[in-house]
Amino acid sequence: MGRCKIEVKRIEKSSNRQVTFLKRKNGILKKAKEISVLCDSQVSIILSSESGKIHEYISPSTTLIDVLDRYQRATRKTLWDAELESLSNEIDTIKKENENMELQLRHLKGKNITSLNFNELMTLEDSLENGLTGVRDKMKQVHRMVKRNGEILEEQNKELDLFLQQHMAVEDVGNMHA
Amino acid sequence: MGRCKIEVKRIEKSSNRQVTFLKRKNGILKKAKEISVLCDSQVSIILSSESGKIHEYISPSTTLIDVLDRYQRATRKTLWDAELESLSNEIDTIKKENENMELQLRHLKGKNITSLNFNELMTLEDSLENGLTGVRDKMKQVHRMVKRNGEILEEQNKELDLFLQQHMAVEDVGNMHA
DNA sequence: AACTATTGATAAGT
DNA sequence: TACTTATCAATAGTT
Repeated sequence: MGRCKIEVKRIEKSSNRQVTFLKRKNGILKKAKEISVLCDSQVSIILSSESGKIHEYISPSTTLIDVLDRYQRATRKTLWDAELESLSNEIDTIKKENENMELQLRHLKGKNITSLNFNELMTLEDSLENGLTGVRDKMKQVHRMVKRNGEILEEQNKELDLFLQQHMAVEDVGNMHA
Repeated sequence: MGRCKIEVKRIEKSSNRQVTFLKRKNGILKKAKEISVLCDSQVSIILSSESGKIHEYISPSTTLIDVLDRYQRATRKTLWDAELESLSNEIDTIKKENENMELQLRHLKGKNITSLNFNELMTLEDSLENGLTGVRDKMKQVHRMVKRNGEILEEQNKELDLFLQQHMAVEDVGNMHA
């Protein structure tokens, strides 16, 4: 169907491939709608184009999950076992990370250190000392900043006082002249 | 396409409906194969006929699970049951815990503390001091134990020496009598 | 299940 | 990119 017959193999020219995908995708989705209406059948079509975009048709009388459930029962294949397992593995991995970090935290808080050997204790001590240094530096910094802000504020207050005194003095003078 | 145009609505006559289903099903599956080859796209089609029989096409470069994965990601719909969703939620929760702990760890190592206020810094300092105290106590303890073990060892060595001296003395006596 | 008149889809051109 | 059209493909009704 078309100006000439084409061989069924990958269309090399990217632009042509895209155009053909759009046309045929529409064609298939239309056919899917038609068969579902004409023959009262459940249809699920999922197409993904090269760009990764998803195009789908699910017949209105059903849902994708229903279709897949039927599929699983009919084919005796399990679809989401693999999925479940991969998630489960992910959880295991993260939980291990979690436990690791939790232990590190406990160590840094001086707990659960009974099993550590002397070298490990020394490493821990180093880390704590470094942390303490960092925190205390930061505290000094903050303190200096607060103090400086206070000084600036005080300075500003003094200037304001001075200004007010002068201003009020002028006003008094003004008032006196009035 | 056919001897006459037909309206797109359920075919009443069951036999006709079945025949049409077969014909059109084949047509759609063929089209699906063609588009997957011509356009390098992933296709999944599942049809179920009235009788409940399942007909499917999955493009060879992929699996149904892959297609559904992509579908889920693209549409942000979850297909799988509550079980999967709960796992997914669990992952989210743990990941949050993870992030929390990671931040705590960084704080305890004196990093990422720019955003902390003075009170938070004080709390952190406390925690670090406590940790350091705990670790140093433990180190002293270990040190004492090692020292004590050394003393015990020395004691044992002395006893061993004594024993050997006596034993060898006895042996010498024995040898002399032989 | 096979045939074929007819409608439908679409490849290339614009 | 969207429209047109010559041509190929699918299929409805018939046998």
